[in-house]
Amino acid sequence: MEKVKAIKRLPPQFFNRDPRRVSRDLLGKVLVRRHGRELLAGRIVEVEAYLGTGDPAAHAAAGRTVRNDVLFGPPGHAYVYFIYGNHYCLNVSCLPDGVPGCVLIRALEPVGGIEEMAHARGVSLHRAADLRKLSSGPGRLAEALHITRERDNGKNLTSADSDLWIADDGYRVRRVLITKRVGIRKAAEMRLRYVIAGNEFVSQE
DNA sequence: TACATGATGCCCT
DNA sequence: GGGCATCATGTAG
Repeated sequence: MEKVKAIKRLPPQFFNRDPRRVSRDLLGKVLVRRHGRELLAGRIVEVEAYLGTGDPAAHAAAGRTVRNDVLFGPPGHAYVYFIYGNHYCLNVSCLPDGVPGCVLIRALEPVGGIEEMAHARGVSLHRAADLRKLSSGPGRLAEALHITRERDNGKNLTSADSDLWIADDGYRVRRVLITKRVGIRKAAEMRLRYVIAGNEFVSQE
């Protein structure tokens, strides 16, 4: 984990683009949470793009409200919402201030602070397969990194003093798979889900 | 003020 | 493979 301190935090302009481009480029990057003295980190292996216009499944589709305000704000900010009475999901806003759009982080491959993640998830790591339970799913990774709406919604992930950010450690993705999005009813046919092909930490096949 | 809904995960079978 | 917990939000009345 010493390496993580040296790797580069993604700048605002990285997110100031179409969510589809941002989605593709976020694969292989590292989501990092500073938890006290410890760093919790996971490589992004699965994301979904949600567009500002022409995408009925996006929270921004019904226009700007108190809840989705972050989506309409500047790029690189965390949009965290509570779903099904149980789970938080982390999105990152894209495009310039005033233009909605985001990327949903759906799955991580744990790379640092694994013991703490297991503790946060209430998972015991007796078998190698248990690693998948840490952060393979949007609700799971939020719990593993202590991400909540109260704590993180609206947070600028590109700010130097943020305790939550996304970094580039130079990892190269070999092959990207683009599929239909998961768990939605509206616009279910749109292919806006991006996964690292063959990675075992994606939330489903 | 009431109600339907959902970008999920867990615990059964 | 299916039921269900559980609640913030938006919309209707």
